[in-house]
Amino acid sequence: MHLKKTIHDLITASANRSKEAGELTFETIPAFEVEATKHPEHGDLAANLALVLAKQAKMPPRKVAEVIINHLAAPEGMLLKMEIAGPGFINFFIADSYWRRVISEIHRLGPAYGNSEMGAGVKVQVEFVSANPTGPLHIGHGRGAALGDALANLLAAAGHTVEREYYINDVGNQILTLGKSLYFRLRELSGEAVEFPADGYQGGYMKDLARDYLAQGQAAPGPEPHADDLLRLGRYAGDVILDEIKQDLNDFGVRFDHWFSETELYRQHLVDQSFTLLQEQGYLYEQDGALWFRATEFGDEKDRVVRRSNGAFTYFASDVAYHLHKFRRGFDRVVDIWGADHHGYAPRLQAAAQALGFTGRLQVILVQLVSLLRQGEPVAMTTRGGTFVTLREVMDEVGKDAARFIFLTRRPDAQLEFDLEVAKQQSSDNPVYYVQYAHARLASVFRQAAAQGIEIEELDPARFSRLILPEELAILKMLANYPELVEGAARNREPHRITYFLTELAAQLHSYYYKHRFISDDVELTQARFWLVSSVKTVLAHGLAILGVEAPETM
RNA sequence: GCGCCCGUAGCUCAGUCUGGACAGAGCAUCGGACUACGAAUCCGUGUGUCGGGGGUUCAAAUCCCUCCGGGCGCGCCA
Repeated sequence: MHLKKTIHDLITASANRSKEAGELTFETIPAFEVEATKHPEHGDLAANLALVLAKQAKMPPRKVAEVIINHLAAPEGMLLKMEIAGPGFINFFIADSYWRRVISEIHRLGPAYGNSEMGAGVKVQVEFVSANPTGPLHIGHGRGAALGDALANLLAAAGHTVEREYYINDVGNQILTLGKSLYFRLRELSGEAVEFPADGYQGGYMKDLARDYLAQGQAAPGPEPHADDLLRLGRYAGDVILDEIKQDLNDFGVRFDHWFSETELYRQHLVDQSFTLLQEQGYLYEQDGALWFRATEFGDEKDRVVRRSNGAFTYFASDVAYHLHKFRRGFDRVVDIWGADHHGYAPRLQAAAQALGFTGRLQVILVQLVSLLRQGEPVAMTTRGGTFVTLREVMDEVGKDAARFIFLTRRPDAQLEFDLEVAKQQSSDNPVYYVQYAHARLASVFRQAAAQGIEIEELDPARFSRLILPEELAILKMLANYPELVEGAARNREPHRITYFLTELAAQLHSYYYKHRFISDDVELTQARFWLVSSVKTVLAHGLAILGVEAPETM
């Protein structure tokens, strides 16, 4: 029912007819907008063509609008009226009966209403969380997880083929540091007064890990550990922590299609291959014993080292290879979701993607870290410092659905204040319950109807004309607009638009519910209202599914 | 110092990309509504130098410049 596009086409046709009739002069029709209006007195949709065409036509905007209206031929029964308003807007008032058709469409499509073919044939990868396995996921990772998962759902709803991926950074110093941290905790447990290294991971979880390690009957290394021992301990710790991360994400409702290990890049010699590709095009050079990538060729501030003078590859080298691999796997678009503290890293990766020939196909979304408060006091969150609130704790305290919903009520690039105490206290008037309650309430209505022996009869569009209340029309319009909203949210990679829509739809529903009874002696009206609110229930469930939040039948 | 993000109602935030007609919501405040399909709800109530200043435009919260606040980043670390 792409109403905006339909109106847009009608106006274009009208303008051309006006030109042929000699009532309007212009070379080509300029780009113009058909927008939903903010105020009911302006109708449902407004077009600004007359305003942008006035100069070319050498006529006042309102005069242009008049000509266009005179030549506009809308399908029978679609428009109630057109008006010229303000500086020269053309306002369109859509007929009520036209809005009512959305019920039939939702009934026909069921849970698929809201899906589209916009991204048909486009394969997208969303990579998110990708936290290093050196400690439990914290609340900031939770935000990235909620965003990435919802975005993946959203893109899928818009017709894309989507894969979710988690990149495991398991090569390099941090594994050694992790091993060292575990080692020192083990020594402590055996009663030695050792000084824990400043660069170690100080979180309490390392102590638990050490205890579990011993409980499994494994022996702690001696006072003079070999590097091999530390590496072995590091890998052990990394594996255990990664398992916990997987469990946390699973409980948070996030499922990844692939867990991609950095080690795999080296196993497949992808780093060498990406170097060769860059070398062939002259994008690599040696200086001071190190190998550099000409990132400045592609707009980055400075060139970047990919192989250090000691022979070790940089993290960046891995990422170049990783993204080469991503695109080789056939993804048309790759979306990376990172914490905003990595934003300085984006230009060099974009540069690499361009150098490898994948210009315009990588998108980096930066999600601002959550500034966490507890009773108004900021809580420091560093993995090494060890004071942080884990995603697990947040899930336990405020619930999975509430946490996800809160994360998804903000734009990714806006900083988010999350006060645990407030979030807990507000649990009864948290917006997520407002939306879920609307869904559960409708389920309850149908249970009530069934209890009264009232059946939901076959859809009969003739009865829709009974839906005449302002509340009913407001709801119909929202429902009709939903597919377009999903497409817009997907195109802009903004799941939070769904969150806001759902809150508004729930508000409309609650208000409608409170003012008017759905079940009455009037059979036709009752049935018409059933179909309407059943449509609302379908759309609420669809939107909540995108957010990864439950749509409960009871609460 | 340079770069990126943010600055909208008492608080938390939509709206900015794709400029439009008097700038929105939730919370908080205050006052109402359950013998009726679920009161986790509804109805009413006040709220603004859209950080400041310039510019572009018929039209600027939105685009451009500049300044001021806050956050983050500027390694042959990850």
